[in-house]
Amino acid sequence: MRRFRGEAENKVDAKGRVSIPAPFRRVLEEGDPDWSVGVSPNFVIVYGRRNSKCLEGYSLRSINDVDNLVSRLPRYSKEREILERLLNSQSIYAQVDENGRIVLPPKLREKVEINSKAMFVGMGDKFQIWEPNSYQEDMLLMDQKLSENNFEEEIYSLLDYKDNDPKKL
Amino acid sequence: MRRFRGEAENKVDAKGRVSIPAPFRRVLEEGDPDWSVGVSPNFVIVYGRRNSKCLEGYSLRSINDVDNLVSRLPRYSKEREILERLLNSQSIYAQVDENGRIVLPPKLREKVEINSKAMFVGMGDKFQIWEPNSYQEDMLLMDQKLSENNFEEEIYSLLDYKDNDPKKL
DNA sequence: TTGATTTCCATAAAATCCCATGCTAGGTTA
DNA sequence: TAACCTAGCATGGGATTTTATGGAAATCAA
Repeated sequence: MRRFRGEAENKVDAKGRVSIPAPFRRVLEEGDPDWSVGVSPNFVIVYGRRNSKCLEGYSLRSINDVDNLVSRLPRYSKEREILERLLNSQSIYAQVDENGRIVLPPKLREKVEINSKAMFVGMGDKFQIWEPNSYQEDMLLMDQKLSENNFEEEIYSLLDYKDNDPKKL
Repeated sequence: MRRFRGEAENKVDAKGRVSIPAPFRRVLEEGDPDWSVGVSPNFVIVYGRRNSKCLEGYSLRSINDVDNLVSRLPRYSKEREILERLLNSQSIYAQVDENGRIVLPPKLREKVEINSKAMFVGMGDKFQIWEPNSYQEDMLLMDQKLSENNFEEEIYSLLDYKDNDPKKL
């Protein structure tokens, strides 16, 4: 299955319309069970992330994976209800139109301070939508962290599994 | 499984098109589950490597291995999101055309300062794309390091595993 | 009815496809 | 063995399609 890869900065017009990068559309199409050629795929935008100023787009298939994880928590448990708030309450269905665009509702735009431009960032099974400057800041922060000590090596070393067992975080 | 071996310097034209060395194409074909004779293989170019002025090409199979390792880290963990940034956000799908070429988008060319020539360098399960002069510099640096003390011997000695146990780095 | 939203059409730039050429290495044939 | 053939390769140029984006018309909602 194809993954969300790459970055793209697109314009947001006065009506809140913005193009979804074409490669992302291909992934959304693959990830929508009801999609077929000539139809526009549906997907989900989550705006509940707290510690980062971005929206997150999920194909129907991947949001389903996440929802299934939540469903495994005990019904009515505090934890489950919080997760449902963050992932379900704070999210909307979106539909790509025939020009490859979506409309970002004002509420979502305000949430992440998007005005006239939006940066789309592929993250594998989801993608993020940032105000371009916020994204740049966030990248700088990450760069700094990575240069400190041996953080970069440490990060990559997380991929060195021994005995097929992931390192504990 | 065939590996990326050897070096080749090819021209980059005004449109950013450049031929993938034929032996590399064979490896990419083997590494694309959907490939068959007459079809052009897909693969992935990662441009997120910090501290090195090169792009990295992975067959679908090898990038998939990497992605699977990342997917085993906890969803939404800081570590996973950093790795997704480095490996997914900073990468693109590329498709070899029927003449054996790909298009290097301007952003990637700028990143590694590639202008009219590109050097392809086999690295086993991936290959690198360099601006030829940068590559030469990098090689010189490596040569210097290797001639200091007994660095070359030391390096090769890392291959002496005892009891199937890699030496500690 | 008036503001907001959705649908439809238009366009320029960019990405992709298609065809053509010169070259080289291998193999084939006289 | 020498001349020839052929297939694959690296590269160039033009035609075509897709993308991103702007604006107008149509529909909806308060």
